[in-house]
Amino acid sequence: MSTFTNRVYAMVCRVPHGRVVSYGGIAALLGHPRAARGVGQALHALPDGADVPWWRVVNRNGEISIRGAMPGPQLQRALLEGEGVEFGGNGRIDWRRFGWDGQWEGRA
DNA sequence: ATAATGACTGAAT
DNA sequence: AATTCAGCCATTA
Repeated sequence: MSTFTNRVYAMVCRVPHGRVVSYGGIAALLGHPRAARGVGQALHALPDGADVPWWRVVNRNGEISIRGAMPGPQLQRALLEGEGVEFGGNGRIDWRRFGWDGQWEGRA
């Protein structure tokens, strides 16, 4: 795996419990503000069993961005709800409430 | 090294 | 506000 991918994983691990972040957000925090897609690719290649909370990463719309047919989108949503993240009727997450800026990592 | 793909985003319609 | 088009990046063939 490349250094970039490794960095993505590290950043995703920094996302606080019960909070979500966009691909572009991760990319920006890594210093690659336009590598949102690269982040997506990195998470896509993420091996099962990895201690990386990939489910805390959603698209800019605050919605599950996974196109896969199966236990992808559904699983992610379940995991997020399990952490206290609420989904709107449209299936979107209130960014103002659960959006993570990349600062305070779980402490006010 | 070139071309194609994809868990993205922002601007335009 | 929702949908469509084009641009960007990293990875894989």
